[in-house]
Amino acid sequence: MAETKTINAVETTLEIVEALKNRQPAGVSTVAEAVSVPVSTAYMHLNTLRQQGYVVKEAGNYRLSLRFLEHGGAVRQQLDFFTVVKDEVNQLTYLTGEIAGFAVEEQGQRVVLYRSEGSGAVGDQIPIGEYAHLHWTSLGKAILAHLPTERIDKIIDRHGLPANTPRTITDKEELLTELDAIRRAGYAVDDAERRRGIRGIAVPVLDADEEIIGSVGVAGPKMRFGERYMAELFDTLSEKRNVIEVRNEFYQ
Amino acid sequence: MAETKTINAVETTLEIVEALKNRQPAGVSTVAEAVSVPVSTAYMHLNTLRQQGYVVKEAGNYRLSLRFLEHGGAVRQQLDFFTVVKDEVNQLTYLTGEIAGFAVEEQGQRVVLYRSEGSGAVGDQIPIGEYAHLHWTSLGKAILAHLPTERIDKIIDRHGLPANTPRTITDKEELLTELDAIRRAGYAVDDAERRRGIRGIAVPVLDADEEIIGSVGVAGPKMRFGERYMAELFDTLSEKRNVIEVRNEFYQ
DNA sequence: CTACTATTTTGACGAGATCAAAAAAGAGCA
DNA sequence: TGCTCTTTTTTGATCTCGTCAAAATAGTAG
Repeated sequence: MAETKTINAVETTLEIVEALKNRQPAGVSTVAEAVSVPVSTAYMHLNTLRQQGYVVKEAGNYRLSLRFLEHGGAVRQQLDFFTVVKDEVNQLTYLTGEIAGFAVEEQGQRVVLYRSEGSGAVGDQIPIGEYAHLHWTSLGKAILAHLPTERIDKIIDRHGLPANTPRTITDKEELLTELDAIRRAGYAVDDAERRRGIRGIAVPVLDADEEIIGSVGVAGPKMRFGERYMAELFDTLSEKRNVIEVRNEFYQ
Repeated sequence: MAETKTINAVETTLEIVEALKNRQPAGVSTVAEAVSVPVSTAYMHLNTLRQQGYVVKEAGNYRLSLRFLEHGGAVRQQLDFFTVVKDEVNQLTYLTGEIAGFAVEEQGQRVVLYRSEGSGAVGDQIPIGEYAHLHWTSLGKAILAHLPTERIDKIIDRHGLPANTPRTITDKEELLTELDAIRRAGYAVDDAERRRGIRGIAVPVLDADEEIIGSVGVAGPKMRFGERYMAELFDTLSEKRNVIEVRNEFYQ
């Protein structure tokens, strides 16, 4: 890496946060080992994080506090299109009974900004805020297809095209062709490219300058998501996309 | 304060995060001024945070990334009762058409863990993860009432009893009486104590050891939330509470 | 009560965080 | 297109304070 200078203590703290996220709750020594620092150092960091309210100590063990949820919730709320998105995704869930969601691109990945599950919903339990590769989800591909070419290249360079299932597209040329098809069709499909048995369909959401701001989509079991149903979902999604775009411009 | 030793650089970084949350997006100098450090220091911190993906630079200005949402979402998902809570709160929204939510106590405050808005919902736009005083929301009071006495004292000592509206309870004795009433009635009411014109009702959710794990509640416009309707909501809430408690024990 | 493990405190060393100041990059403006 | 002013980024020197090993304390299991 060797980018510009960074502050070591801050890096350590953030590594501790990351480590804690994966092995919660944990004691000082566990954390120390995970980030390869002396226990005393880990201790001081955990103490600092605790006093600032980012970490909580319960029964001698540390875990991340809900302050992260607070910050995340605040960031999300500050996006001017969030309220509109929430309304329309809820509507979508109501209309389809499936899992509906809205994602944006950040740091070259797709991040789930909002998600809502209908009564008949079948799918995986994706937590809000999850980062994933853009190329193996319908939400991601819908966004990727509408990014400038040079950004697409950069993102592929940075994150690569790893596979998550046998169906994930791992070849760059193949992906670019697919993105082209998505642009022309107006929607992206994830056919078990991320999770076996799960299909998804998503459409891009653009702003007044035709720049991509995110994507709305629906996901569910492959069995139910046949050609006929997918076409129907495309119509519903297109309508919602339209409502979001119009309401967003209005509030701009 | 002068508790145990803490790491200064980490504190500064967290202060920067906090500052950024409130005045996003912001430039280096704005941040530097907000936390009272030289611009060069703020610059290094922002750079470190950016390289670790916690801060994003857009058009020369910095803002918090969605990594916070990611961590918050992960923490939430790791709570073993979360899935159950989400299902039941969704149900609640569906049944009542109002705003429904689930909160837990952390660091002496009430934190909104999940929230869902029905079709006829009227209320304020509370972001997920929001921390608020326990004494001025129905969700908070339902929890507070079921905490051990010494913890109640500690929390009041630490956070005080400030007022948010003319109706907020600011007297300790009065609050303790109210908490007693809540324990006996089995529900807590917020009658415009937090926001003018908004009424809320919440019931506690306990685990197998009768320890409080959170509270479920519904909120809406004072006009609609009359005595009759409140009684009806109490029944619905009680049923949901029961379902959450049973399903939670089952998965334990 | 004893042995073991995990957490917390201590203190000394030297890496590196901080700061002022300089350099570079942007943003208006005529 | 230059010129001024503002903001960001880089630099380098000082000495704070983050780091670490080791000791002290607390916690746990037998």
